[in-house]
Amino acid sequence: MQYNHIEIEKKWQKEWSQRQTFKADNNSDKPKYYVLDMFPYPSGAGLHVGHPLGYIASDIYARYKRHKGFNVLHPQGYDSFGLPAEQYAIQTGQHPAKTTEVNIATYRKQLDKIGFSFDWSREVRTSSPEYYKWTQWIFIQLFNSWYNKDTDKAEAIDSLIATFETAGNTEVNAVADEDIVGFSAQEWNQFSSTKQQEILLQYRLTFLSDTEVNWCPALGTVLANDEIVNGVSERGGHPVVRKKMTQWSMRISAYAQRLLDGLNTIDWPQPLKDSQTNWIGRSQGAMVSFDVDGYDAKIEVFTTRPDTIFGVSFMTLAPEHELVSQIVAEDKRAEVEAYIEATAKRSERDRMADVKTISGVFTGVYAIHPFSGEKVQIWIGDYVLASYGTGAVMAVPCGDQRDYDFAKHFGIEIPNIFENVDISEAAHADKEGTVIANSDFLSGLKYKKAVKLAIYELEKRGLGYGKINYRLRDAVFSRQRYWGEPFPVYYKDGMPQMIEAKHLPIELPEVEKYLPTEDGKPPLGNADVWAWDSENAKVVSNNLINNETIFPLELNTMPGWAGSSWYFNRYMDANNATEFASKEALDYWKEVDLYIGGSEHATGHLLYARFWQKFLFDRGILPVDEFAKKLINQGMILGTSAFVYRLEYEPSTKILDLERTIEGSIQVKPIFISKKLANLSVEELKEELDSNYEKIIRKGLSEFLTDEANSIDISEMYYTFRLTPIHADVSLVNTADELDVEAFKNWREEYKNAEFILEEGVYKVGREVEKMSKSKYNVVNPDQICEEYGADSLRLFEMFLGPLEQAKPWKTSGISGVHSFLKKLWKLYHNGETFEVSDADPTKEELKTLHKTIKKVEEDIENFSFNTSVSTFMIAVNELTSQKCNKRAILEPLAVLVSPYAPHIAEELWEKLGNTESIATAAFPVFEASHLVESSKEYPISFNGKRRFNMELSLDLSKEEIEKAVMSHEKTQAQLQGRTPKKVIIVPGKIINIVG
RNA sequence: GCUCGAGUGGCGGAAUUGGUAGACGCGCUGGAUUCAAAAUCCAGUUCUUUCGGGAGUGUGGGUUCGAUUCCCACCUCGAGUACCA
Repeated sequence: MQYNHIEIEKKWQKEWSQRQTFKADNNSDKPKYYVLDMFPYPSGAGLHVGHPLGYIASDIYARYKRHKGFNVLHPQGYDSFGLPAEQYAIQTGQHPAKTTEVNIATYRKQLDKIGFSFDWSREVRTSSPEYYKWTQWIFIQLFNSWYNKDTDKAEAIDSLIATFETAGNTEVNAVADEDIVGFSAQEWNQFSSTKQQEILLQYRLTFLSDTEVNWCPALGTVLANDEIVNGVSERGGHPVVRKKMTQWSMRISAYAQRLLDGLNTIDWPQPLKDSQTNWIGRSQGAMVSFDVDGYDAKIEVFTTRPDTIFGVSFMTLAPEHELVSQIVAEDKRAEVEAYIEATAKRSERDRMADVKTISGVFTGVYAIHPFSGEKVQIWIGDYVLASYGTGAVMAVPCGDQRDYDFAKHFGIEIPNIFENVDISEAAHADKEGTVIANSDFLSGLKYKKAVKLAIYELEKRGLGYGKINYRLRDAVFSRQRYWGEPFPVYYKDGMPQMIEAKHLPIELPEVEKYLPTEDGKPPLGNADVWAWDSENAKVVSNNLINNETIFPLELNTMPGWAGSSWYFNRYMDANNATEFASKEALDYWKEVDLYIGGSEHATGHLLYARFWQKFLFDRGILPVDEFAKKLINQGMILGTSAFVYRLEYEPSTKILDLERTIEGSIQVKPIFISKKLANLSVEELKEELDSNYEKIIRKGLSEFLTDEANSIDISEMYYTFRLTPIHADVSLVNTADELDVEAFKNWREEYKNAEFILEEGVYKVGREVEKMSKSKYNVVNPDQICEEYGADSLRLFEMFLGPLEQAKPWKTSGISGVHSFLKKLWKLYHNGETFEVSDADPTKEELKTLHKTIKKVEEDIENFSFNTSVSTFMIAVNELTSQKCNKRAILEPLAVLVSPYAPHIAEELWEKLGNTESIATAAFPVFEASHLVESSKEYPISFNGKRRFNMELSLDLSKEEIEKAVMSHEKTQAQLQGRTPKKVIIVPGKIINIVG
């Protein structure tokens, strides 16, 4: 009986689905284990072989854990709100919900073919109202919360209101807006309701504010910092400009420190932790306030080096700083205004790209040094960023390279405050081992002590205070898009009002057009039925808006990261219609034990999700404050692109003359040159083609060439050709890199008449490893692989490719290895055409093979070293084949070992072995060390650390006996050539090394 | 620039605490089987060699009886980040 992967896989995929084999139970005596994949965005292109890599790994682990007796939760779903569906809608008018549904169906079909053990009964879609109802609900919780620094957690806004009513806000220690004005309880109680709401908005964890945002005109929307790469949009690469807009924001900055601290409690990859640490950007220092000479103003700066305060020789303000328009000497005003105007024109991107050019302008005004009382110049310079710290710096040119460069450029004094340090060439930024000098009370101190003392003095004299600053900015939460979660918000007297949770979800309205409105409102501005009737608690027509009972609804939608910031909790109780998830389910599953996904989410999804988790934990909704204990980033599978080499040449004057005579342009056929010839240098190619170059060039000329044309000398063309590599679709190329020439001609209209210069009768393509992408025609579809080799082969091969976390190229030719392994495995259980296993006792050797395999595979899975266990299986099957083993006692446990990797074939063999329950329920074989005990060892005999030969010796021998046996060996004597060894190292059971 | 990570045959990669470098697979070479092909099986495949052996894990040094593994310097590639005061 042949191994028929198509039948077997179809059969078991159906069985698993019908029997609900992988449905997880929220009640179980078994210990729980939660394995999660980052859910996909269902794009129209479908899956390529790179996508399932992480899913295969997590599936192996999930199946392994089931064998190990765990109650495993292994769900899957779709992150189905997003820009591509919306852009498709703009182009075609097709409703994004429709497109999304079609794409999801395609994804599901593709995923099912690979045989994953997902519990589909828990599927979530971020774009379904049943799901985003709870995303909206979380938004309301955030709105109704504030961050209490005293308790260091988020609390209900009611507790803040209560405090305001009894004590005002002066004693409140909150993370809130910076420009909060103090008030007493009495004042609070006399404020109008609108005024109170305005104040509360400054404290809420999600709040409206006029913020400078990254506006992308091409996409018509605001982008978060992590959606911008190198100053242009991540999607599409469109330019991004700064713009002020009223937007919802999330006060993630409240959690900066806890997001940092939490990293120490979770097992995530170090590079990912590093990039989150970087992104949060904690820096410890001090706030210092400088008086401005002759003005009633203070300049506040943040510095990490208060120890260098006596090195301050000037100050620099960002051009956007609020004081720049006020503190300008009259004779400098024109110059300053010109400078500000010039910098405003430059986009953020230009400023970032052009770090070298130093520019700035002196305001003509001076600040007073807080300690020395000396006057220091106040400059404006665009190397100071408005968005970090206070948008102003105290410049210490001797200790900071940027200040140094600025001072040098403008001829500002550079006082040296370091002992025995030369600053004639560059600033001295080193902290450790440097002693401060010329600094009054700080002189003679080292960095750490000087910082402490400086802060102490600042605080004592009321000039400043110690402070920790974070780079992490509050996250803008509004998007001017259609295909996202609507906010559960309406506006009354210009103030946002939350819709009561019991009326959720607020579903996306229908719109005519998915574009922004003509007056620049977001797409929801096109909706006719988008007003909130607060009396009847429903969405009604805009015509009814009276601003008394019926109000306009929010027009923005939520960003992509909203739905993905909590979905892992929803899986725990995915079909709960009355709650976010039941308390029992949340307490049972708690957190994700293993999370697998790409590293590109390091500072987006993974940071926001941790933020929401901590918030929901604070508010008592979740039992833990980190959502994923362990995380693994799978590496990317790269494509192997195929290249054809097109010969292009400039028409010679002769040809041009000819064109004139026949009154038309001469059609030139595309000519492609096979790889070997294309790799030659131009000179070599000339030589190679010498005898028949004319024939080749002539081949490229169109058929309608006249006899006259055929007779012309085209030798000049010979010198002007060049080769252009062009991507060819990898499906047109076989595993031997040979191009299917006819298929290639039909691939593109323009290649219909192409000519090919072959090598050894075939056209060979060039290969190069690149990211898998449609535009590079190097995408390999998993469906085809499943069809041809089977899902089990695909799963094994993806694992066999290399370490999970590493990027590695895909080469379809390699799959034959794992496929023939499966055929060999199948054969072990068969005698010719019939299934046959023996109940006889296994031999020592057979048991040794089995237990060695159990040990290695178990270790490998625990270490996520899936590639090496595939080789272990191959070794085991090769050994059992040569042992001619068909013993049930060996083959039954072997099927279980293989089943996480190749579940279909394992399940089939398991059934043939007479089992009625799914192999998924079988216990993992137990390793017994006794089967691996050896009596002798093939010792490597090394001379000066280099192995020269091997020698079989009993493990019972003493060191002396071993040495005697080795020294008397003839090869030892040959190696030594009469010399006496200086030393003989014997590590019993390991190695023997002779030195001399 | 800064911070990580990685360099091993023609290719993907293995060597888990320093102990036989190149497991396993692809590819390639030769052979068997076949009318032929596919499939399958067998043998070989780091380089070099005077067939004794010798060299060899990016380069140079170091520690060690012994280094792909640890330390120092450098080179190359990849990823992230970028005027963060």
